[in-house]
Amino acid sequence: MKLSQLIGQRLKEAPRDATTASHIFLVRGGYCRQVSTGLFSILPLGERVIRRIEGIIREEMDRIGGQEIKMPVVLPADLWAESGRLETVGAELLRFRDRNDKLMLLGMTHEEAVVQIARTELTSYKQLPCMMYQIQTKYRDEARPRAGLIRVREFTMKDAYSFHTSQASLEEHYQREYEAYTRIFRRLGMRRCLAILSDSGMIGGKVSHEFMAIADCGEDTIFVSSKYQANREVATSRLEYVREEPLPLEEVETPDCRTIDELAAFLGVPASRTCKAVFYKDGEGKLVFVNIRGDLEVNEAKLKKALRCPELSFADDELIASIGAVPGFASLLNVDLSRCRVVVDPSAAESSNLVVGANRVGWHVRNFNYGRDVRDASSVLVTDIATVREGDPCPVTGEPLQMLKGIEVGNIFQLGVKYSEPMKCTYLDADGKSKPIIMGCYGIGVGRAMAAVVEQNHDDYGPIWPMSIAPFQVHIVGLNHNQPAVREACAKLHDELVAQGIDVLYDDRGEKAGFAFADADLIGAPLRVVISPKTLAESQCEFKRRDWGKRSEMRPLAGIADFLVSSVREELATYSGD
RNA sequence: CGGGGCGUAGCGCAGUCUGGUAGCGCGACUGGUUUGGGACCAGUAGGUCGCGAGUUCGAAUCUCGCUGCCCCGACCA
Repeated sequence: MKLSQLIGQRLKEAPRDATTASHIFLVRGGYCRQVSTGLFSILPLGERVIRRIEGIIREEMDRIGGQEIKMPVVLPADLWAESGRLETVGAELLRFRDRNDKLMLLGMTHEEAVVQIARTELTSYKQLPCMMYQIQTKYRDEARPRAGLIRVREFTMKDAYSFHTSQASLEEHYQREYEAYTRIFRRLGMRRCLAILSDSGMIGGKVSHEFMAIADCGEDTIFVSSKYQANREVATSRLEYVREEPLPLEEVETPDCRTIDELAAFLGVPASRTCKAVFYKDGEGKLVFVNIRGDLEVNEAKLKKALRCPELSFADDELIASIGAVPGFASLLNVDLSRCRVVVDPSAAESSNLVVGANRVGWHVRNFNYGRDVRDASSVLVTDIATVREGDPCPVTGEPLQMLKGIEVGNIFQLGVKYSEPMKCTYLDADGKSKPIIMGCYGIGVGRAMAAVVEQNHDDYGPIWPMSIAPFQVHIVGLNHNQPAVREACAKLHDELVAQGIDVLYDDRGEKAGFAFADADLIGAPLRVVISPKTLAESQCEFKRRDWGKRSEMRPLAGIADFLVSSVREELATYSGD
């Protein structure tokens, strides 16, 4: 490919709106262009990378027995009504009507569609287990797309679905997917990609893992130690609670102490010796009274899960007062617990002699002990709803947890019968009985993976592509390209490499060195060769790797093609699936 | 959906407060001089100033409405 013919200009300046490295470089390098909020066109350079990524994904999916299919992007709404998701999924699902006024939608994931295939094609236990996958466009009407290709509304996704006769079979396949994903992200050149425990959210199911590419611009917060990694939504820690002999309750006047900080400062005790009361309103408008140790924060994802309540909002003062609690001075003492849902974090339930509110303006109470002081504990749910903090002890090893940011590039779920049961996706078992198929599902965001690779592999000048997914493997720059000797040497090298199956980009424009090099950096091919009258005078060329920075070395022109071919092949081999 | 910011040439911006002929840099095109980390000279093309009303002799600039885009939050497979 000649650079003079490549569609997609390099830009000297970053787009005003770009804030992350992948967004800046993918736009500046001419990989993609924004069309509208969360909608991008992919230009030839970007498409080359994406095809390579898809190729690796295909290899790994095929290797674990996947069969590639293609389902429609546009789906009839009544199919989604069968699973119940037509109602439960909100505005993220784009709905519209066709010419016959039939309600349609743009697929954001394809469990329903694949179940429709499965229930007609998979009828016997003899056909199971099996797995099918597709690499296809998804549309999600995101509330807030951001960071270039990291979060978009329309994107390419690999989604795979497996079908089983037993939980054991599902778990066995799940493990194979897990291993395939680990191979895929390694082969894509991700430096650090962790599989972490996650909340299964909208898709449903019990066990799920997210694959997180570690990057500062990541939207997810995760906690890791040597033997533990979890999303903040589900992460736990092994905090120490102060346990001592319960002392008698003692009212203490605390004027103007409405926050934990004010209270702790006024009484001269650490925030960890206080208890915080937080009030929410659940989906039915009922008050939710949460107690947690004063120095900790409520994790709303955990709370929603504990209450099995997808919608929580902060309660207003009137609702709080309705049980006899006083905002700013609230506690479990002297309130009507029968009229609200109560959740107590173990940090509050198991600590001794905490300072709590007196439910009386300007007063608190010392020496609260949950086990002793809450008489009607039957309606109280004691469960972990605390947000883990960096440095908190790991629940497995006890060492301090490290906090990292991650980009979710893939996820895997054990669905069970969440879809097959309501959609009547059954098979005939050996015993002649009809049973629901047990399912798993497995996704990878292709464009997001490309962006994540750039986040992890770039310098100040542009992407540093791993050989496995580079848009071009070798970049030839001809300086003083108007001189026939340079032109001929470049063309000869280009042709030799192409004949050997190497992807070569040939900068034939005759631009000045600085200009050509800046473009080469933005394109990011792993290997670069510069040929100029100077190097030709000594029968040499300049060779450099993209990850060498400014360093380069001179090499004899004779044999450079063989050297490049073997370099490319050796490096590709390190990204092989074996 | 809440808070903030921005829409002027392909890209990045000034001009708006204080109304008076549409500007700069980069990029593109032509010619010439150059050629190892984003060269130089001369010339050329390119803009309904986001859209619509209003005020005014006159609106990129003032007023009202709409709309698009970005950031933070909510939400999120």
